[in-house]
Amino acid sequence: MEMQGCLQDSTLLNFVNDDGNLMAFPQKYNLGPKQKVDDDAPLCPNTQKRISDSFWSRELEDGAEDHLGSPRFCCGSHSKDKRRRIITVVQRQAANVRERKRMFSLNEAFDELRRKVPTFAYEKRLSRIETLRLAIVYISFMTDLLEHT
DNA sequence: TAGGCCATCTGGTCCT
DNA sequence: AGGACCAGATGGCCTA
Repeated sequence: MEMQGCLQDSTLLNFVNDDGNLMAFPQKYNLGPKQKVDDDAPLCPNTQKRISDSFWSRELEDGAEDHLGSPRFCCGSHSKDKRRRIITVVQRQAANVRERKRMFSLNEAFDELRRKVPTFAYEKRLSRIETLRLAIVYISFMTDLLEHT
């Protein structure tokens, strides 16, 4: 793969500096604004939940609060034998919040991994896939180093 | 402007 | 039943 080869050719060769120490990962690659939970998103005045242009949110904005506590089918036709899971607007919003938290913790883990993987200070922030691939190469490199010393 | 990356929403599936 | 996890869809932002 091209990315793999690129990493091996350039970045991997510079994992270790002249002193034999790992290069420090630049601090500028901390979480950017987009990686944090968007606290600027509008809140529903009644539930204080974030709203966006989604099916459920549109219902909220249209004043359909009577659905908040009442179970319903998620979408479209439910005439099929396989019943969809019944979910309320409140449950859907709670699931969205949990998912945001889950993705936030996932990104925290990626950020921690970015700090562990050495790279050039002037390189732009590693993407998630780049971080994973570089970590794989880095681990292989360190493993070889241990086995041959 | 196209493509890459990411945040978020959403529904399905699995697990407790 | 409900939460965790996952993958697809969508839209915004940024860069070449």
